[in-house]
Amino acid sequence: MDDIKEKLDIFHNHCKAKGLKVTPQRTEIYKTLIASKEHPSAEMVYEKIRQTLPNVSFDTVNRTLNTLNDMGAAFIVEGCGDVRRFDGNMENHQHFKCINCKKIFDFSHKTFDNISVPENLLGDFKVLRAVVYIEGLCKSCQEKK
Amino acid sequence: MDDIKEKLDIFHNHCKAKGLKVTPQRTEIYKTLIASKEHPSAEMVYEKIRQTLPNVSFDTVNRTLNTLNDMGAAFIVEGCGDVRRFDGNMENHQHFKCINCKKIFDFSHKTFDNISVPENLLGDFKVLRAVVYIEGLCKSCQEKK
DNA sequence: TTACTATATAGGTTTAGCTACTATTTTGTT
DNA sequence: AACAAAATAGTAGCTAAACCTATATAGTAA
Ligand SMILES: [Mn+2]
Ligand SMILES: [Mn+2]
Ligand SMILES: [Zn+2]
Ligand SMILES: [Zn+2]
Repeated sequence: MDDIKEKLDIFHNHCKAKGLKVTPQRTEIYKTLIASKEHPSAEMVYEKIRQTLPNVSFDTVNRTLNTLNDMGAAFIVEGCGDVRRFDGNMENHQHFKCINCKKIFDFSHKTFDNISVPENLLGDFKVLRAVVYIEGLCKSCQEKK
Repeated sequence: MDDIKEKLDIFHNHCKAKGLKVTPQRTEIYKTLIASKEHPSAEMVYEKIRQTLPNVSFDTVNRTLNTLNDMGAAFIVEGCGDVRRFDGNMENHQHFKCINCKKIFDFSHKTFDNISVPENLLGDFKVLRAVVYIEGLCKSCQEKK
């Protein structure tokens, strides 16, 4: 998998371009995030990363994840009322969120990728993000009821 | 405005149908919510309602707003990373959320009202809510920069 | 290499937003 | 009027996330 090496290279350049230092913690947190398919919370990343960096602090993990969001190397998954979840996959895709077990599933529906913002909004508002997402119950949570 | 009276009648029947008691607090909280256009937080409703019910507790306001969401008389506004906001307008509409001042603006774009859920999802997932929303900067927040 | 400065980190503390608990009160129904 | 179920007030508790500060590190320039 040279894919990861390439992504790390891009990430490091991205950091430098923004004047952010390339630290082992920052690199490891980014690597952990993009390796995960479960849209982890800060806590989940923290638990994972302690295996390789036992002395890392929770604050560093949390702060760094927010930094990744700010610099555009990751984003905070939309949704409401729960622990903040992060996604390192910047390709166009959508999410299905189970309101019971909180699992987040990726799916891709091209017509949702570039939804057109109403013309009358464009005058007054600067659009930064247009989101489509779906909430409901996943298969195993349906069966439990 | 008999509109409000009618909405309260419907709300009271809705409560009874769900086995929920009609209390002055519950009625007042609902009335406050539907009168507001600002998608208030529990705190905002609490501050407003103390003017008419000085002894109401914050917990009652918060619990009741969640009850309204559960019974389908209101809903929690989608979005992430902020205080929970409530909306008593159950008609189909969408939201623009300013990430700076946190104001939430209603808009209505018919093609967003009933977005079609991908067929391949319908097999495994039970869809409860499909949401479109837009984030960005409102007019006054753009001007400040 | 070394020295320097800006930035990041670890560890701890604090805050915000909400939820849980319990004694008391109120509602809706006989 | 009496009763049982449910709601409320007031308080205490919880958790995610931000903040604080002394120390450590990365990047840069001599
Ligand atoms: Mn994703
Ligand atoms: Mn609305
Ligand atoms: Zn589930
Ligand atoms: Zn604004």
